[in-house]
Amino acid sequence: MDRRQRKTREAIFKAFTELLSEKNIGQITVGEIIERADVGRATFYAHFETKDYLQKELCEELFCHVFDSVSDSPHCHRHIFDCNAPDSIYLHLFRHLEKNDNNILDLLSCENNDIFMHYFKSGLAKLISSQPDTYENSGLQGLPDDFRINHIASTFVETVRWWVENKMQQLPEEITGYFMIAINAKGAAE
Amino acid sequence: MDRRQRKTREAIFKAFTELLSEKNIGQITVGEIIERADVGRATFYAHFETKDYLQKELCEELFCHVFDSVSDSPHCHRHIFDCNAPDSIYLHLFRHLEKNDNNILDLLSCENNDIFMHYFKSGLAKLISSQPDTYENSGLQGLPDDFRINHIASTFVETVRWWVENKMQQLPEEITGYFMIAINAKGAAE
DNA sequence: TCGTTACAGAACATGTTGTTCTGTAAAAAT
DNA sequence: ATTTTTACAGAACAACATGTTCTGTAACGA
Repeated sequence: MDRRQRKTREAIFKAFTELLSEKNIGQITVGEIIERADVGRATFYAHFETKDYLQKELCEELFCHVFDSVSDSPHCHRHIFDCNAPDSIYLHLFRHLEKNDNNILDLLSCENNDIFMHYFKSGLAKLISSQPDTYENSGLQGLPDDFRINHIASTFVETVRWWVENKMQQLPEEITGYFMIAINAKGAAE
Repeated sequence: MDRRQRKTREAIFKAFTELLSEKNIGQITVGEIIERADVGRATFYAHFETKDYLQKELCEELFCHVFDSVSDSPHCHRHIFDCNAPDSIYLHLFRHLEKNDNNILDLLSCENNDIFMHYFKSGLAKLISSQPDTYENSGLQGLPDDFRINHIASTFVETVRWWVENKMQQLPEEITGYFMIAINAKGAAE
């Protein structure tokens, strides 16, 4: 990819991310984005069809990176509900978030973060459902599979939201513990 | 309140609700609303400062009604986790939703329903936290109170979302059962 | 060096927002 | 029954946002 293209693209992403941490997405105008990115108007539209597509591509870039880093790790084959494993994928994800890789927290903590949470959640759901042995050890028998996957993903997202809103005062290990109790993972609470 | 005012207000609410069930809120313009409500432009702005305020007032009108109907019922003093009580407040809520009171489902099932879900969730959280004996019987010991309340409210909202997306094929009793298992209510799964 | 590509900047048509006017009819007060 | 008040429709309006189209320029790749 052309260096000029790359720089423009990154400048737009950066400006957009900054603005997102400051205000609601509906209040952000293309004019503001290009002003902060120091980019021409026509240039913006050469890269992104609309503001929504910009957001979409930003989400994909961000979350794909996070989830790939989990899937590619060797421990992804461990038992998903083994909360005692120090490298469970959930702990891994919480640690990623704590380090604020890619400034992802700026997006999740801003007021209008629902769409980002949606992307986060659907990526999570895919990850969870691809995991073997996902169900047996949870205390969630009797629920339809998709209900259970949705519930686990939602609970993770809500846990992240709570964590971020409370200024992340818990360690990744602690918050993983909360999550495990919430989804009623066997061996989590006793 | 003046009859004219009431009629105008209701016409706007109705038009807005219809449009919300058809498209994303960001794509709905004031022009469309007043056209469908058959109301003058200045009249709209005499009633609602902006589109966001319209949405806010719609939410309050809708959810306050639902939650009030729960709080005012005599069974609201029963034990919240007694899932054997056929009139648990959760079952009561699911039944309300099934009847589609106030066309609330049109809002919860449309694509951009996040803000409505937010209102729904915060109303729920208030209801849950006002409930005595909310915690003792759940399998969620070891969690901070606000985490637990948030988790229960989120799980309810996500259960509703799942139910609606799956065309509400389950009976209110069944979906209440799912919810009780998900929040690990004692006596729900065994 | 030369053709290609990405860019800035401006100008533009289009559509949306929120305000302000005029005249009219319904409601409330006398 | 009358006056006064209030809510309304309709139109016109300025301010702003969107997305497109032009020109000229500089960076890139062959």
